[in-house]
Amino acid sequence: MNRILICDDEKDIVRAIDIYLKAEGYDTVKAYNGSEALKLLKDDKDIRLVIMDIMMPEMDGIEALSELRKFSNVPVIFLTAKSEDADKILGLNLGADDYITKPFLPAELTARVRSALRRYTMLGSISTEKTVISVGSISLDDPAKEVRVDGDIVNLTKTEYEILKLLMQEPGKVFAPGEIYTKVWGDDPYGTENTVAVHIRRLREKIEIDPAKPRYLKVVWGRGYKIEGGSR
Amino acid sequence: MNRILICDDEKDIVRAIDIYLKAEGYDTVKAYNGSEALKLLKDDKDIRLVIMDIMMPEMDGIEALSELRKFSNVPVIFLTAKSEDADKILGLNLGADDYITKPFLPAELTARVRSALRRYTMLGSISTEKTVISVGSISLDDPAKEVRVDGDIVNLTKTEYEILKLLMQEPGKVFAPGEIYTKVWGDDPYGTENTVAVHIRRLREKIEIDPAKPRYLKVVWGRGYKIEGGSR
DNA sequence: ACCCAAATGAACAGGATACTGATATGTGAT
DNA sequence: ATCACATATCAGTATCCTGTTCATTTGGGT
Repeated sequence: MNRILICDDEKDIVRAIDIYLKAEGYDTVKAYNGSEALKLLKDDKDIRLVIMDIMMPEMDGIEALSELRKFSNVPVIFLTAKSEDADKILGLNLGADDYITKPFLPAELTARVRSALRRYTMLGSISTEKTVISVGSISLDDPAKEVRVDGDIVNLTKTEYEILKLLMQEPGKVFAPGEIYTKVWGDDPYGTENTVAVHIRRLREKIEIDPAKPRYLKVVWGRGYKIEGGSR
Repeated sequence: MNRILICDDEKDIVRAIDIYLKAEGYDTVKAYNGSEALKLLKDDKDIRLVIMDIMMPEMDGIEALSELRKFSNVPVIFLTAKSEDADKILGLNLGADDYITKPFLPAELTARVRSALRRYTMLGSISTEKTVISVGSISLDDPAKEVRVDGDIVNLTKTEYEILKLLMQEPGKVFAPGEIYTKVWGDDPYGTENTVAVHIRRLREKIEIDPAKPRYLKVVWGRGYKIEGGSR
């Protein structure tokens, strides 16, 4: 989920922005001056964007930004009154990512928010999705398509990999063979019950020490298969 | 050096921007319509920023941007006439990074340019400071366009170089042949699967000791290729 | 303990994918 | 114009993956 921090001393503006963003499906956090915003940002590392007024009591936007940049690269969009050109440029050089002049159109706000979030996640320093899933001593690195068991690389085929990934995304959950088929093959399962079973067996040969007594890839009779951390 | 592409059909504007940017120490490249700009961007991967008008003959800014995004994440700043609000927002959603309304102040232009470049280099894996990427005993010096394996210079062609650079920017990550094609050629992959494979082979002949048993440039069956340091 | 359904194990043939060598086309330099 | 080099295309081969079949074992309900 994309969480956005809104910071302005005028509560009406905060509330308005809050409504626009919530309508677009974003999660929001509110602050009413710079130091409050900083405190929230230090605590909550899941905030992916900051929208902040420049003129605020206690600690203004410029100062807050220069403090913020000491510990985070989170994108910041400044709100400015119409004619503060000097502030605009100053803010941009300090490391703000964008600014919006008040008053603004809702559509412009959401467009800039989308754009800023897109940049942040696309350039990929902090990606939204977890790239490595691990259960017990199995780890799955998705971009590298690499699976390790007890630190050793195991070579899985594409299908085996997809099945393992599916199970590992929700450890403990039982997947019926038909469900696995639909998710992995993207097709209706019809007379293919055994297909999944065969791949499960091959998977076990590769990731289990004793395939007959699986540590991880367990069967639930009449229901399906699941992945489970060996310790529980 | 930061190279910037300026693209507008009004030659006076291009010249004006050119002067501003040269005065700030930037390197510039000029184009007068979208397709010209695209051609330049495909050939010259060192362009770090694009400043482009929305309204242009031949191929307009919006179309050029959507083509561009298929093979590059280079930041784009749009130029717009004063009241084209609809275009503004459309452009931002497509992946533009900023826009400037005409007429604009020189100071505002340079501020936005600095800001866009800062974002691109700070957040990206493609940073200006990290000019040399190395994986295992392969090193790639981008400004010098020089590749060394175990200290010896190897002569790569442009295509080979671009492929290697793409893979080395994210070591371990698997790139599908089609993905490599779009990123390097800047075109849609259609019946070109073998093309990539052949270049991979050429690359291996040059950087691997035994191309049949590659140390670095590995294949992941049914997935694509990746570069990996032999030791990890 | 019995039976049936579900799960496992092994082997095989067809299919898909990647690699290789040869050839044709394009491009820039001399 | 010619040459050298880079690039694209093609066909053949090797390799690996996949889904099937069939026999066997395991588990649970009665």
